[in-house]
Amino acid sequence: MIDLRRLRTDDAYRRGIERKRVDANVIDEVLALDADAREKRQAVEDLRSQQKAISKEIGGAAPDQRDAKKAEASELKDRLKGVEDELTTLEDRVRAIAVTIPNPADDDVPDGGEDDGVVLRTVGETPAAPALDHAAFAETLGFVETEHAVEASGSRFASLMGRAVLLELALVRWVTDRLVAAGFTPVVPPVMVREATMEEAGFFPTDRSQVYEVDGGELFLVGTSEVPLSTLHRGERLDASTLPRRYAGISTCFRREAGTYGKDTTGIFRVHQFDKVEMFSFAEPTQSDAEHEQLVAIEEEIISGLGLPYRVVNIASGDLGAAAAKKYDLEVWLPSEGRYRELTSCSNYRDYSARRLGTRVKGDGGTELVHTLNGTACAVGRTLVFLFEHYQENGAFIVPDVLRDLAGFDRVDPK
RNA sequence: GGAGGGAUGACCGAGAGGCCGAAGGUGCUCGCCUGCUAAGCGAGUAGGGGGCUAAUACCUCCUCGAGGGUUCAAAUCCCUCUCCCUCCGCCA
Repeated sequence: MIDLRRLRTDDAYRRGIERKRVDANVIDEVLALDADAREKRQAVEDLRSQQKAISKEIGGAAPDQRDAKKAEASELKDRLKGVEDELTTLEDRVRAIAVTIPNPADDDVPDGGEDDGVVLRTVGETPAAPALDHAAFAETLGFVETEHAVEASGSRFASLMGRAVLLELALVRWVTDRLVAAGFTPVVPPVMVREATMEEAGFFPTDRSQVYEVDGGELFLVGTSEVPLSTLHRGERLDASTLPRRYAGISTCFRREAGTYGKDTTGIFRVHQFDKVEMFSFAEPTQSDAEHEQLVAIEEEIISGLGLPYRVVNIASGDLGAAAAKKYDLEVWLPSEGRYRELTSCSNYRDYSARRLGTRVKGDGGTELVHTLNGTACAVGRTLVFLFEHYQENGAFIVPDVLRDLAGFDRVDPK
């Protein structure tokens, strides 16, 4: 949720929102409604104040004066009721619009949409396409089963099989160990959450269409463990000296992938269900930029450690999503397609989700909302896709050095 | 699934229609005292929104798990929900 007060007083804040392609009329409308609501609130509070004052007098009043006072209080109450209803209506309208307004983009976020991200750096050599693409290669090694998974569950479902499962476990373990060393607390959180939690985490109402409902709409399957992790300090005031607080969520993720029909239909590049290790950080506002860089650095170490060539992209304002003020994508070279594809990303939400979560920092200058940040440490399925293309050798899969001890084998030959 | 009990400030815990944003204690902060430490003594100590401000101050509203209701007046009475505990059943 945005900061309405700042929206009306801070031009830069407003510009950051407009750069997310929000209609200026929507902003004007919400500001106008908010002005009305504040005025109405003043009227309500004045009346309520009077009404309370008289009510208090009744307790200590002489018996013969009570009825007169009661009548007076009753009359004020009736007047109050009408104005209160008007206020509630206004507040509901303000809120309905406000929750749809995205977090403003930072100044150093480039303008534009999907194709306008700015490449900040490119690391590693880009090899030619391998003999087999990831999907075909995985099949020859018995790593992925799609036929029966699709029959059982539908398109975009697959089973990971055999040694690929051991690779997944090795990957998760390797990444988690690195995060623990960097001060992250590992967490296996709930993957089903309530609607209110989705709202507080900033996913509803904007991304509702991407989320699965279960239990008759009572619960929702998370698309990322960021959702439950964000609630870890819901309603709390954190001492500034304890920040940043870093958590590594390990969970299965569920995404409907609405609107992606026909895209990435081979293999497990884009599926409805995958496992992921996610970084989540609560940071002091003045430190959140540094924390953002820190999270990207960790992502780069992981990708470099796996020997994958990548580039870092500063995502353009129109492609940021509602909650992010700034986002880096790490795109890895996918040889079979001859282009870079997104493997991980890393966002600074600033106070956008903290406002609804009620998570604050208590420091020398009083309390203020924390900043929250998140980043992908390892999206397992998609990481395997890249490994399958970069680690082919004469039909065999060569296990990356860093995973060998954890996997328990160095190579996998075709069946 | 059935039957009960409960949720109060950083924490423990009283309060059972008005004098309650809330006793008392612990903790914390400041001061006094004090070879040092401990103890003792005194004072202070909830959060959030809105208004006004350069910012304080100040005014005001809201908050006793959440949301509604009754009443002139609700921590206190009623309803719904969430969570915790005990007992029974069931499953592992």
